[in-house]
Amino acid sequence: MIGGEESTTLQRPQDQRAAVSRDAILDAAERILTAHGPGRLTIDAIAAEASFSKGGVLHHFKSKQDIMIAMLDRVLERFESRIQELYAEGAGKRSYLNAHVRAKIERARDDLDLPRIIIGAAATWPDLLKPFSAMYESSTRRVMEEADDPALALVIKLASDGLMFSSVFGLIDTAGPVFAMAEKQLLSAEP
Amino acid sequence: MIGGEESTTLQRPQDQRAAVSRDAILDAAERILTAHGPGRLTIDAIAAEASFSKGGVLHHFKSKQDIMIAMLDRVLERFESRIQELYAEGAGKRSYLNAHVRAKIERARDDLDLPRIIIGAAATWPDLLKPFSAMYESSTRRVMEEADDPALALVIKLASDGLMFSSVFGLIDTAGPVFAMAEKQLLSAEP
DNA sequence: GTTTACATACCGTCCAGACGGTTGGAAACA
DNA sequence: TGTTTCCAACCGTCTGGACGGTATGTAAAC
Repeated sequence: MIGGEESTTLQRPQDQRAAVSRDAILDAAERILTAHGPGRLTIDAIAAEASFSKGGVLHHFKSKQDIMIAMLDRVLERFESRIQELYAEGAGKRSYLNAHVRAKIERARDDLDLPRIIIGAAATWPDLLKPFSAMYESSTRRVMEEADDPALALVIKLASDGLMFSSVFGLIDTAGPVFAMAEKQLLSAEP
Repeated sequence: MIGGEESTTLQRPQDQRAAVSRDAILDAAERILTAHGPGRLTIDAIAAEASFSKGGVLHHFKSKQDIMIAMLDRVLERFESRIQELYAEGAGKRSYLNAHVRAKIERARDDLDLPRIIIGAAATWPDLLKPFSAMYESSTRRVMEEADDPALALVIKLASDGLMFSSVFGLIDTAGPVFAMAEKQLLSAEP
């Protein structure tokens, strides 16, 4: 996690209500970010999108940067749990690398939220990504450790990153043949 | 090229002077962008960095978007000519893919200008990247056409993209062993 | 004398964050 | 159970500063 305090088994009803509000605000921020980019992600816009007042938003998050941190946190958690889901789904037959690549391709084609938020964060406060790199490194390590051919596994993982970023930047057509070929190749590889 | 008018063999001395000034301004903008990110790339900052007044900057570029376009133009040109250089250097023995990957690794390790400017543009005006995708597509096509194994060539190219972007976002240590392994693997591949 | 390459001054807008409210409901108490 | 207390969860406004862009001036070059 990036933000410090949080989630010590919330029981009180007001805590639950606050959690719902926080989530609604983050949802709104995510919608704005993916639809219009970081340039139009303002507190006012988030408040309007979430049907809150600006004061309400700033009650739950003490600054805009705080919102970004929470977004990063949430999106990372979602991504990792999706990998776990796909990994479990494979029932021992699917490698962690494969689950990872699969999740990343999903992101590239359907859910650009993760990379978009990463880019938004990087564009505004590059430092926000520093803690993120730990997760990147550990997943890279795991992918390489589990493979018979670590170097090839690394290449596959890097290629999935490339595919994802190319998608976010609109450099590759996610519905085209090149994307399909890349997908097939990356998913069939078992190094 | 992205920006329309330009470079019809400049002869007049004032044109030359203007070209020098334009370059100085773009240099300054690049420095700010790579050092502090798009969030702090303002016309005032560019002017200060280039030792110009704001009016002076806006005399050469009619808007901030104009500056971004010119930056993209210049950086792309640099990147492509570097590929050509490496390709020629290989003297028929080196594939276009290899030259491409080599140039991209250089960018990832030493010159983060290209990807940083791409990200800056994407963060501010995503549309700026649309023309850029044409170049991406054509290089991808060429890489695949020249290879015996197009799918593998595609993976290699994507991996070089992944390596580059991971570097910009600070996700991977460009001086570490993982980067070195990726580099070795990508450069030795001849699909 | 006209164009070019700047500088200076200024305007309007946008936006982050501060601040002073108000209200509903949980909890402590009777 | 009813009453009181009190605080979290909001709302609406304001401000100071940053920022993009314009308008005007000026000196030199041509």
